[in-house]
Amino acid sequence: MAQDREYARYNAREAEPRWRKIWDEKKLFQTKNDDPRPKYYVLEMFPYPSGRIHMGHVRNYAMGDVVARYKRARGFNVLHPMGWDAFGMPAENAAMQNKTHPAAWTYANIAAMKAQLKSMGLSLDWDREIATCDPSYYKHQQAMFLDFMQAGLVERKVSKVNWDPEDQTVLANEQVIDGRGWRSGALVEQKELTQWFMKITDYAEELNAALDTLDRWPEKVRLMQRNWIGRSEGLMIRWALDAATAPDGFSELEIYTTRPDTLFGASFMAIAPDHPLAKAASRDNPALAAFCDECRRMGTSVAALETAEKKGFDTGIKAVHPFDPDWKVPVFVANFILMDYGTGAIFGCPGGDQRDIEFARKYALPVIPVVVPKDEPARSAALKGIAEGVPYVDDGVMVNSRFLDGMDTAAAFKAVADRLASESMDGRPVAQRKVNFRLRDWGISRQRYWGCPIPVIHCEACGIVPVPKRDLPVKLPEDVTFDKPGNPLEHHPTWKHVPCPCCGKAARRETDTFDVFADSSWYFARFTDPWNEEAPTTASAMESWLPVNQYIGGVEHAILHLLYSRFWMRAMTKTGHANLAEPFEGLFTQGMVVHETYRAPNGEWLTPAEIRIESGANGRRAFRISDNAEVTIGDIEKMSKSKRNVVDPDDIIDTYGADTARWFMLSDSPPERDVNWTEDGVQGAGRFMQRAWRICCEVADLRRAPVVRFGADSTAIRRAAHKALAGVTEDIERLRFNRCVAHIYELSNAISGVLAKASADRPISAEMAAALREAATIFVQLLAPMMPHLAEECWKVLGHANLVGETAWPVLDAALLVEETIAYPVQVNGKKRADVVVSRNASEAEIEAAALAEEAVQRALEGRTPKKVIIVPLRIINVVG
RNA sequence: GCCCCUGUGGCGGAAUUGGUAGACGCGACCGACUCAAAAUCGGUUUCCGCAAGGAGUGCUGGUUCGAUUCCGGCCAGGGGCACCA
Repeated sequence: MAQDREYARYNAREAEPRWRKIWDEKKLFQTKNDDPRPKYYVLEMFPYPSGRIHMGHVRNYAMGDVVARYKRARGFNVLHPMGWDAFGMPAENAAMQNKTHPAAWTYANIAAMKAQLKSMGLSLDWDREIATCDPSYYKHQQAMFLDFMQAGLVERKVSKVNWDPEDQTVLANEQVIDGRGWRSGALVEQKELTQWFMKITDYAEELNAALDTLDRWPEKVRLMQRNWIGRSEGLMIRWALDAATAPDGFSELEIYTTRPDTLFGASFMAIAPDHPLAKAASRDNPALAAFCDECRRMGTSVAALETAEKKGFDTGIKAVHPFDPDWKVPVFVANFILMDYGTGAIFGCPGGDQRDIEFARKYALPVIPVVVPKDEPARSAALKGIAEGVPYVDDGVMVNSRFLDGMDTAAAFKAVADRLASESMDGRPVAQRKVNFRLRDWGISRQRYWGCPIPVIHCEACGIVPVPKRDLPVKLPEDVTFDKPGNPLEHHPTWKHVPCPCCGKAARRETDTFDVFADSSWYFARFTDPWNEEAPTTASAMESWLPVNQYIGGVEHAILHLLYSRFWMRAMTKTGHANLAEPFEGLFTQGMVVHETYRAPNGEWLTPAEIRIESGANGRRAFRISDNAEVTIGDIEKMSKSKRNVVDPDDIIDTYGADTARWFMLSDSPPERDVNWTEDGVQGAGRFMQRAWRICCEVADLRRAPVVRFGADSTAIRRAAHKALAGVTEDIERLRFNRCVAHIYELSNAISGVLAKASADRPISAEMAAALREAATIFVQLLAPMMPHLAEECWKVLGHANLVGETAWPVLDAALLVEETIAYPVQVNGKKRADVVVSRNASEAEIEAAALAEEAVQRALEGRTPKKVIIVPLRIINVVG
């Protein structure tokens, strides 16, 4: 600055560990459950311990940490814990490849990642750390499972699974690629297996309805869950079967429809190949049996399903129209009907459904328009479309529908529902209203080793026997081998052999383990009291901490993890482990970290560390450092190992410091969008760090003197500080970190502008020094949630004895934000022509006069008299003329 | 195919929710300091135009004194679902 003093550069590498040590020693981030202050629970989705953190973690945890530190400064008792989603397949794969034990691999990874997270300077309460693979955690999961069983929330049933015959294992849908196992490459089979299920469908209605209450969730996530749950309102309708054509024992066919209004457009019935009626009809119809078999086989390949054409087979059976005993409709078996939705049977109305019209045209069935738009020309267009194979699927008005003609869709729905409900067949109503869901029960069985054992025992005499709670946890055996395909628990020589807890006879343990989504469905609850050895949760801790006030993570968990957690919370409540339905009050889904890709002349991908960028007026070019070969700069994509466009957080923290990495992550893009990691951007963040440090050093050197009154210039600086304070406060609350950064930059520009103008012959006045000191103090406090280490260093240099991390958020002087004069833009007919400055309390007449007095305004009016003048207070003046 | 979101300078983005479009940052260019470079500091930077001025928020129409913002149609990019009756 003016005084020509040189300030030492801020050395993040030296300072950061020093401040972390002080935070640790002062136990700044340890949270007590009996703290009387209001609580705030901020949580980021815990990581899978893959071994290294990646930039996505840095972004996610930086955001959570800003919230945690800010809320602490606002006087909240903040819970900000961290743990490990530690079960799962990668550990088993590593075991197979490297001959390491999954547990050893996992715990080594946890140690490495914990050290990395610590180097970020996150304000986490590590005393509450949990790992889901630890028996001290999964023991409670097993106990809850037993309670869920007793409460009727668990079921065993046969279901179809993707079976890899070579690896002898069940595959998740996403592990099946083009009909083959992702590891073995073997053709995947559909196999029926008895599996454990959580009855999430018991809560389908509630999980759907409660989405309306989650007003601090992204609309997108709520919509995705709503679609996933797939609630629909319809009618179950029983159709009598023509006795002459129906197999023995079948007198009716019950179908589900959401469009009972289209009943008079019915031209066929379609049933699933697995429908009991189809099976019965197949018995003496080999061709039909063959068709059903073919459909089942088709189902094995996901890819085939997507492109499969609609196929059917006429069973010869006729169904009788519910409103007309003389109207008979053929019953087809069709490959696009799913047995496990509704009743596995439908009536087809080709005029109003894409699939039905394709089917009807293929099998030359009648196509009768029954719903059409009310008015022309849309009506004619719809009729023409139907004739040409394009159904009209929207609401409209009824035609060709006897007593429904002229009604709208909703009225027709109601008329059909009411009439059929009042008619009876064999003593029961012909139809009843029914709400259906797309959501299926949650299959939790996995035939794997590295997961939480499902705590039950199979006894030939007693059946399925829960493991007594005193025998929990059911621990995984340590001596396992991975040299054979299949489930190591199944192969283990002794583990599964146990006496039956009921009768004492030889019995066998369940060898399935939990889906890892179960582990992450309640970890946030465990954090509230991870020390309780007797029970999963402690009522008082649950009561005071939950729900999580702000949950932050990736959108990829929008459906499964978040839906399962919502279900699990309800199940915990039903079994007395909790007392609330919704675990996450606020949810934020952050965007990904993306990076440019680079390709060597031979086509191989290069990492950012291997290349050098040259940029000038004629664009950017990249070269390989090793041999100066020119490198192709490719698209900006999600950081991934395969494209090698990854930047290692360790490297960044080593060169620039954690604060710089955090700052850049927060500064460049709105948090919900993807952020493009660039070397220039990080350097800019690093420059700002030095600039902030210099500002504080310079202000610290200014003389101190008591000041009573501030003049215009010093008030302007104070105003800038309080404006930034107001802006940052509002924007942190709304998680708009990129805007916080902009406010902080503006304040730093204001401060350094004053410092730069000063010189030996124009020294900074005492009053300005005081204003700058106030501004710098606020500046550091605003910085503290984002660049916590630097802020401590600056705080110290400004002369504070305590830590900024334990300092209350600055108090806003709202009076400073009110300016005495208002600069109004003046528009003429909507185009800006001039600016006028008027006193804050000028009357409308005065403002108008000032505006019309402007020469530019008169010129734009070209001699016309203004018709009216619109004055929006504090905003704008528009002269209409 | 259905549903949803997004579209603003060379780039990331901002705009108090209908009121000065381009805050703030990056990059680029010019200048200062330096023997020089780096670092730092100052300035310029939507486009056309010497200027006055004009155009401008994917395209197109509309509502309004006034539209990036609201409404209709289209185009482009991204995401979700996958025959759910």
